[in-house]
Amino acid sequence: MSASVQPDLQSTSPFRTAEQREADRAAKRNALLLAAARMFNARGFHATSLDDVAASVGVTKPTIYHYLGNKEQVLIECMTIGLIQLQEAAAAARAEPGTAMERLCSFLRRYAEVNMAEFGQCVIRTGDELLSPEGLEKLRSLKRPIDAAMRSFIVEGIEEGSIVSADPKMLAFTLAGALNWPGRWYRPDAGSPPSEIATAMVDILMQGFAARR
Amino acid sequence: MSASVQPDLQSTSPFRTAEQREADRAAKRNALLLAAARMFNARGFHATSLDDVAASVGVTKPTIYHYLGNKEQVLIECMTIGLIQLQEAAAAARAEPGTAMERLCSFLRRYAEVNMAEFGQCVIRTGDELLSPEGLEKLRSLKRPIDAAMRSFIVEGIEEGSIVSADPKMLAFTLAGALNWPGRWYRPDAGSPPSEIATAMVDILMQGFAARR
DNA sequence: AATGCAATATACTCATGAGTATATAAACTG
DNA sequence: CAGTTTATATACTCATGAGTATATTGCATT
Repeated sequence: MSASVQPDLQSTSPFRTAEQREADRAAKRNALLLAAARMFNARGFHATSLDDVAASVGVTKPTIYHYLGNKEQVLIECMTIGLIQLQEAAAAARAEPGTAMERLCSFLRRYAEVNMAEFGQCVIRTGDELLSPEGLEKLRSLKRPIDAAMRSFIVEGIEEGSIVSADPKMLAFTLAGALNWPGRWYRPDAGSPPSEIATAMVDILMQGFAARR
Repeated sequence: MSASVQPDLQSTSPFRTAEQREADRAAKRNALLLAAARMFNARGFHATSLDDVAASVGVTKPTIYHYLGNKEQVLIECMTIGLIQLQEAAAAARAEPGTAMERLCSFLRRYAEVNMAEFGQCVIRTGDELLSPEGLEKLRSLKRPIDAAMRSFIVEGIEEGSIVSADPKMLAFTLAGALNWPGRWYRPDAGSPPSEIATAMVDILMQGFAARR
């Protein structure tokens, strides 16, 4: 994209190009966000001080303000990353071949997995109460298309006959609720990996718990 | 229980018996807890000050300390009420006639309803992070029998053939997750009443979303 | 070399809110 | 009535933690 005549430096050179510095900066920013997400998940937003987040990365608080603005911004940024991952999951599922039902399942599995990852957990664990009206509105506008995607898979599936006919809104609430919840209890070390949990839960939701005769 | 020879006073008498005073005290305590639960749900635990809770009932902070101890105690007390309601739901369902599957459904519906009520919402919205180790342990011991009850309905149902054969733990997680989630978004005014939401969700979970052919 | 901007630290300010010491009034007990 | 307990208020203390003012270093651009 850039037409600047930067020679292809040996990667060991101590002189960095503008791109490298840019990347550097992004890497630091991301490291701060990841550290913050982990601590928010572990202790909760209010119980996490920016001093602690900074210290866990080996810097001090003003550095966070330099890269990210205020505390709410940090949280919003973390949640935004999680929500973008969910949007990507929806887009990927939409592009798949097969029935709407298959696309829905595929989306749901990925949805559950994202909710068990650091940034996804932030999304799940952050209640609306914690955000300013502006922040809330920003995040709502990121959540809306995800919910819309889920409902559109459902509506398509009902039309095509692969999904049971039910109120799409209530069905979406139920599925989302079930697959959000692991974001509340999942811990990276213990038990089955997220992909297994996701698969098992989606199977249950698909089949229902009533035995078929 | 008391053998004291209190005459049966006219209820309009300004002189209260020990029982009446006791009841009085309990009523005040409950009013404080309800006010606290509402504010915790509306703003989150950390964002709620005991000054505000007290003011919302027309008293001041020391009164709360008089009736309830410290802030964590207030929260734990609220959650305990919710958890006892869930335990009662389990006991009631266990006593019902019919198949294990029917008892499970009945339990689940009530479970969902409790989660949409004030004290139940407190249970759902309070993450483990917010509690001291001791508080956490106390609540865990109240939660355990509820989870155990759900699993026992499931296991019975599988044995009797009315419930689909699946990992009971994973099935319980999935059902609980789905029915916990309304505690996060339900607002008493808007939309359908809790009983309708509960019924609709349990139906969906029972049948699954895959159309039967 | 001079100037400016990027990155980071130290060392503050300031508000909030949990928890408490103490006073007081009413109600109950003997 | 005297003494004690209960219920409640006023008016503190004190820690924490968000956010900021300011200094420092060093690279970058001319």
